[in-house]
Amino acid sequence: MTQQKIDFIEELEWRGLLHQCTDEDGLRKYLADPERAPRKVYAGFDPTADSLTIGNLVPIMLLAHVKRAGHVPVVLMGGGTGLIGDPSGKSAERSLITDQTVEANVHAQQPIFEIVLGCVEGPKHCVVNNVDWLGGLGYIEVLRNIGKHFSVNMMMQKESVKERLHNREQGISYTEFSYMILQAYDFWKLFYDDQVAVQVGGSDQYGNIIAGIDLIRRISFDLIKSVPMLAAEAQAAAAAGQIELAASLAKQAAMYAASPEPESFGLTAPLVTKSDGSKFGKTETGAIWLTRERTSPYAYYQFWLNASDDDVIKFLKIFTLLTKDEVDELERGHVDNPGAREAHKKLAQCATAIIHGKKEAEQAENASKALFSGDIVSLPKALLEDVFANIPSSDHSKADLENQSVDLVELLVETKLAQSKRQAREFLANGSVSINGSKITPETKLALEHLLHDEIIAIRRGKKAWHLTRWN
RNA sequence: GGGCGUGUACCCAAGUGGACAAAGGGGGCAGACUGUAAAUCUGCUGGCAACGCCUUCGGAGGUUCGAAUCCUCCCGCGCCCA
Repeated sequence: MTQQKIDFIEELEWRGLLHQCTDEDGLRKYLADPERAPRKVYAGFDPTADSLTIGNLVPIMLLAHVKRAGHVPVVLMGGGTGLIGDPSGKSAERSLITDQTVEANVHAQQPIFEIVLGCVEGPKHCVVNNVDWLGGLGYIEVLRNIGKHFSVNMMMQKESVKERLHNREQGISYTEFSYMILQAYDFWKLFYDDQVAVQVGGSDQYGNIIAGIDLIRRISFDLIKSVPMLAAEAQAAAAAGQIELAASLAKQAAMYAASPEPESFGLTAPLVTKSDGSKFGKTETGAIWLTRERTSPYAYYQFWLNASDDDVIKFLKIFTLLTKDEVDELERGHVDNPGAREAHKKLAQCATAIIHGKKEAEQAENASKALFSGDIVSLPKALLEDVFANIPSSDHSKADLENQSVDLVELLVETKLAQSKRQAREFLANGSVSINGSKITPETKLALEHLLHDEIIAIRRGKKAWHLTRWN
């Protein structure tokens, strides 16, 4: 079934994904022209790690909407810019990462785009890597052709730079200071070579995006301006009998004269915030990642399920592809009966499905149901294995169970459910620990009778921390 | 280069010779109540073989029966003067 194409800007608007736009009316017109569709829209991603976090998911969703609107999403991997480091939003100079690492990270991140954009209807997306053009750039060339268009005065006005300039503890290196030039050049390059005229990103990217738009305008203006001069030179060369030179100059003049209208657009999504003011995307265990090696589907599902009431509708709009009607209905249900947590469940389900697939999402859902009902005991072995597939586990000796020599305090530390023995004792005293879903006291001794399916004991600390032990 | 400050646990911050593993706040964790939410209340928040022991108040030495606290040197940071 082919879905109705959406209107890009309107879609972003109701989803709360539209923060800034350099020329909203212009962009509307640009995207609406059926003669010239599909248009190309890009977002850049810096390969600073071998995975992406849910912070990066926002621009990815922007690209997904680009695709749904019938345009071509272009993923720009920062294989070149990643070697430099974006100072935006960073309070300290970062140490450079090796080009091998950057390359490996680019490689590792790529599947994420395939997955998310792959499951959306619309024109096929494409992936480019800016090391392909930045890598071969010469220093003199950059200074003459690009650097000339940047005013240092303007660059120093940039918030992220200004902050670092006034901070004596953490200055900014020439390297990071120059980052903006490279990102601007990316936009110019994509605009000129591939007709990519729209860049989207997070609000922290607005300055860099503007710099790109500016550069496009300036270079285009220069090119057009140089046409009469080139033509005159060509004529002069022809008159002097320098046929080859004349031809080459004339060709250049023609090419410049035909260069595209320097019409380019930038659009940003707002920074995602949480109602309680804490940082979005972080939990006690760290950032939430988009690959299962770093954040299991279960943990990912749990993250969304645990969203605060005040955030859940907002997150549904941003991080799922549910329609406005569907979200509105969930919102009504949520207002009427927040205790049912229907909106939370849907959010967790859809958000997990986008990244890890429907099947994993279902598994995560089943696991969540089983774990939080506390009814582990009645689960058949296969389902139990399934439920715990994403949860840390460890192996132990059955003989210790037979003679009841297992020290719970030690076991809690061993399974990382407690950080120290002191803390483990505290948890036991507080009644925070349960075995197979039922609470235990500090006096409880682990014994053979606790084994499920003759080999498994599930330990839970608090509401959310589980560990599976196998005894052989 | 000179002067005056300042550096304490995850963060802020008290402590200026013994009662100091170090007040208070924030954050975090756990418990109760709930809905795996929020708010609220309670407990915990350096470690251990635990009425004791070990490690920790920027670093290295020193004075002392005893140092986060006093002295010397070094390092970091802030403000002022040059």
